[in-house]
Amino acid sequence: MAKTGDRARPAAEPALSALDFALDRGSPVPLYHQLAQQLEAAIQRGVLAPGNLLGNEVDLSVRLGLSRPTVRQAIQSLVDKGLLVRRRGVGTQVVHSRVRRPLELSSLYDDLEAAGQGPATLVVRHETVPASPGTAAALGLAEGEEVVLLERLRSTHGQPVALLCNYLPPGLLELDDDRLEATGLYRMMRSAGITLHSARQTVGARSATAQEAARLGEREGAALLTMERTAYDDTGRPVEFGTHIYRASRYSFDFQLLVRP
Amino acid sequence: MAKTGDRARPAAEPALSALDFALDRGSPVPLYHQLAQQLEAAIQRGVLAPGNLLGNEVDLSVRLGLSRPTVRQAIQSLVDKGLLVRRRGVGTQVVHSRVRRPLELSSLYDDLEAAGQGPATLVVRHETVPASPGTAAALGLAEGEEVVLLERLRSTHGQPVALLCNYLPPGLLELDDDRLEATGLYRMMRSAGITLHSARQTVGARSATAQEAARLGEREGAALLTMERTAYDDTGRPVEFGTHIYRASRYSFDFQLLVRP
DNA sequence: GAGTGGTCTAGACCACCTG
DNA sequence: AGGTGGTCTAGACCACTCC
Repeated sequence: MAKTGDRARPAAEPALSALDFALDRGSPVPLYHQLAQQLEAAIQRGVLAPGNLLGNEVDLSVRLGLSRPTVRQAIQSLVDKGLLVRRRGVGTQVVHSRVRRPLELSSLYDDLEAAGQGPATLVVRHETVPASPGTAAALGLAEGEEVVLLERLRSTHGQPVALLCNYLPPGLLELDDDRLEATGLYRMMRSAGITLHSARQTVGARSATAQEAARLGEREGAALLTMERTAYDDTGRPVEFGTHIYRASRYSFDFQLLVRP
Repeated sequence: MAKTGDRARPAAEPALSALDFALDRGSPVPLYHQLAQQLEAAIQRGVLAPGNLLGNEVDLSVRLGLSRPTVRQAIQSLVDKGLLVRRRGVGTQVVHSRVRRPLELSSLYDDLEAAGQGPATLVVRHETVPASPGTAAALGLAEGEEVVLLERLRSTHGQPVALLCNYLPPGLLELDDDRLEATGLYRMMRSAGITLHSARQTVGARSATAQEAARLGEREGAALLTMERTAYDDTGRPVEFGTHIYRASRYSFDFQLLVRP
């Protein structure tokens, strides 16, 4: 009951009944996911405005013909995404968001492509070398063991942006230079059945050496953004170690953090 | 045998029965959280070694006298932390070694987390100024509206590390310089009842101006790491806009990413 | 006191992986 | 075929917030 009360309150009323959620029980897509998607769409479209209360979970589950845990699971996934906030004793409301994508294990290639910058990649080196101490430690190999070294120069609009140096465990992946230049390394890994799970990154800065400056089209001593990353697949096996440098004048890392209680 | 094979290994036996989980139903701490904590402790202590299967959820719930959803909730929280991996039809296993230390991604707090190393803060400026266009946009205010400007120099071991420049909405917070120097801005916000929810960050690099170099003890033109951040509370209201610069020779951002399916 | 989310139970069926 | 996690149900009681 109590949902017909049409009083104008400071925190706007649901108006959620206007939304018709279409749940398909025959679909392979889980019900909670269908609901989450449609809620998210409603938020993005502005049907659910920031600050709006969502209406209580019990009513919602009854109206949708779902159990409360299922509805909760849908809501929780949006809370995890930072779109909703729950307050005990109050309700669930849409966050005032300037939200952008939460930092993903970003491949530079994907970032640039998403920005519509038509990335171009040039494979500079691609050979097998003995692992340096640092590389061996990162990849969990013995020092001097062979690793695949991959060095690429990435540009947009004809201007170099980054120099990417990657080390991969031997035999991990079939690397074809042409495909590497047409797509990104992570994309190739994914299509080779390697599912990335996590990565440890260190982002810093330093001045360009003469050689780096020449390759990137900067002046010697120019500020460079550096990133070192070790990526792991879902078994915890290291699959990539990379040291990347970016022209600070043309690139920066942009991401959103969510604070988890 | 060498583990150069592509397969995830057949995986060791649980040995989980050796663990005695002590669950206190009288505690205000939720059961799933108690279980998660004890599982995590077992993993950190190495009782549950990387690659170990956890034993199936049904058995586990029976042995613990919990329902399966409760056990699942505990496991899920560790999966979210990246400590465990689930595979349908296979089981739940501990992620392999290296990935473990989450090094909490909350870059948000690392000003404070570093507190273990006795950081010192000096409030350089603390006054009310009209908002610049960029500041006004970030904080959702009108240009020229008054904001609190806070400039701090942070050092460790007697060496400057960062120059922190923050802008806060007027009247948000009572700022006492002594407390600001004794603790961090975020800690003061929290104790004032402001719960941080998310932040948007941009990390880049640039060369130090003469003035910046002098303040930070670097040479002019030295590489600096820059961060620009807008932080929001749980209603989506901007509560802080900051532009920070760090000595790249003494500071870098270090974090772990998890890939969410 | 009324309403909200937070937690928990005891089942059930299904999809997937491995042998 | 047997075991695993993935999903879902229909209830229950509690803790918290607000009026």
